[in-house]
Amino acid sequence: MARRQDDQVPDGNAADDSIGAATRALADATAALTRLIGRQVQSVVPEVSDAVAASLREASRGLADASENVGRRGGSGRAEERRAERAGRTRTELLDAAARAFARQGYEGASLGDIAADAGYTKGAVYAHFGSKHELFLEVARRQIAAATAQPGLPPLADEGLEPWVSAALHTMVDETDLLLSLEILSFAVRHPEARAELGAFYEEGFAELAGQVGRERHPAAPEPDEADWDTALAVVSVSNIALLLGAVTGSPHASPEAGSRVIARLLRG
Amino acid sequence: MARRQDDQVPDGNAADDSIGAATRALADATAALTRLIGRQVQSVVPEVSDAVAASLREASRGLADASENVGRRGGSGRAEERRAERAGRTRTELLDAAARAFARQGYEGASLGDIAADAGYTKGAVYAHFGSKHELFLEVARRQIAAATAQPGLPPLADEGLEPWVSAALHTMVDETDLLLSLEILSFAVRHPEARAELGAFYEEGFAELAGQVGRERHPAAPEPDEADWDTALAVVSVSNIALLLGAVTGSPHASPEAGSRVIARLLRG
DNA sequence: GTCTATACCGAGATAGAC
DNA sequence: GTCTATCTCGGTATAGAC
Repeated sequence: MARRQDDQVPDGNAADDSIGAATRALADATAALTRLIGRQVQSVVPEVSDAVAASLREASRGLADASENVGRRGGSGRAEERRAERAGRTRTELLDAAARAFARQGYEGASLGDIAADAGYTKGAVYAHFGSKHELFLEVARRQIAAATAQPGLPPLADEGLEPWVSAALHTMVDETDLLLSLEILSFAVRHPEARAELGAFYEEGFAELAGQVGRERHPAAPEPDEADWDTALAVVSVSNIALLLGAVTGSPHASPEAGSRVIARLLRG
Repeated sequence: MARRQDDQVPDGNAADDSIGAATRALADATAALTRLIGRQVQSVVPEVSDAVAASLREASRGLADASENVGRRGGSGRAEERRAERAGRTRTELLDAAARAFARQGYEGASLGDIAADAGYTKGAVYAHFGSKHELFLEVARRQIAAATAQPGLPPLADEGLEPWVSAALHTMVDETDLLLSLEILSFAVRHPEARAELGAFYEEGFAELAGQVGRERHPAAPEPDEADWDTALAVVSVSNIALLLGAVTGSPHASPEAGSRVIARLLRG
């Protein structure tokens, strides 16, 4: 990494930040390119793409180091912050890549090497952050369920009527990859009894949350969800997870997010 | 393996049949035992269980040969029939084992060796009947979708009111393994574009069949399914596939076949 | 049509340099 | 914390005996 000296503007906070930003940008670009390369070119001309990926990775690391050095000069507290931030960044990059891979190829079909490369790293980085493939998947699953519970679809808006509710539900159904991941997590939980307890608790939380929202939506006076509300919640979850995928496979216009939204709206009305 | 001579009663049809029956019974027992052994004992004392399985397999083959010899004496036409019958039998045994394995371990997780052993054969038999793992899975998928379309759940009874309908729907939801397989097939279809067209057509057929039944159920006068009927069918499929699994994972009584049946009944009523 | 043996490869995981 | 190198194992698929 030539130019490292040039980048070390002495103690300038603005320059410091801009180096950090550039580092992150380059890291992102590297990851994105590695992704593209890995998917489309590698099978044709592996040597070339590997070389490109490697040199890009090197450049990215170089900049990161420079950034860290600058940070360290500003005080050890800030340096630790940076390091922690970087570590967390790597972690989430790996988790993002893992989520994509598990969704698109399934738990057994996804390889740690591909996941790492997709994020712009190698297997070593994976094992530095997660103990095993199993653990990595569980972490992905936790994040996914938590996100699904907190995000639109099972949304924290209970008192604004039917339409926004349904449209929010529709939004959970737009991403094919997310749905594949959800199914993979559900299957994983069924297949691995030792993981069932933990993941089941997560699911139950989200499910109860949803049932509660349905209850508040349908009879605001008595907010406790009754049996019909629980049944409705079950249907909402089921349709949300299946509708789009069935549509993608059949090509039928009758299996679509819109169709899913309509049934859900009907259940909330009835 | 001894006594083969004694079993060859000359040209007696009754004896002939009984040998055939015994052969099939032994083959079944062999398969069942191999299954048990493979799952529970093999990890502990592999040599012993392997020996037992091998000798049983040998005995089974011996009886099968004897049965074939008897058949051949009765005329070459009948012998071919037997052979074809046996080949078909092996095929379905392999398909059954494959369905179990794909359901319990996923497409990538299931190994052809395990599948073959589970059916009481070795990998060679698999490749004699199916060209590849991919092909084997597609065959399993075709059978499964066809069965789901023809069987209770999407049943051929349209005019007998709501309750038998729903109870029939409940029956599709009782087998955890079947549901895992269904999800695996759906995911497979989404992930493998080249298989999507064929499997999608199968799915669409079943989906249309179900929508038609809903249409006839709700307005017998005008049997064509309207939009609401298609929506209902979508919900039925979704809930059927998700409810039990979600229940198995969460342990919640609110995600159960009964709950699923209730929502479905509500949709058919409303 | 089935089995045994084997080629071949890619996976998960570990060790050690930096 | 990350990378490279390596170990070890198990997978799919094939070849050839019977």
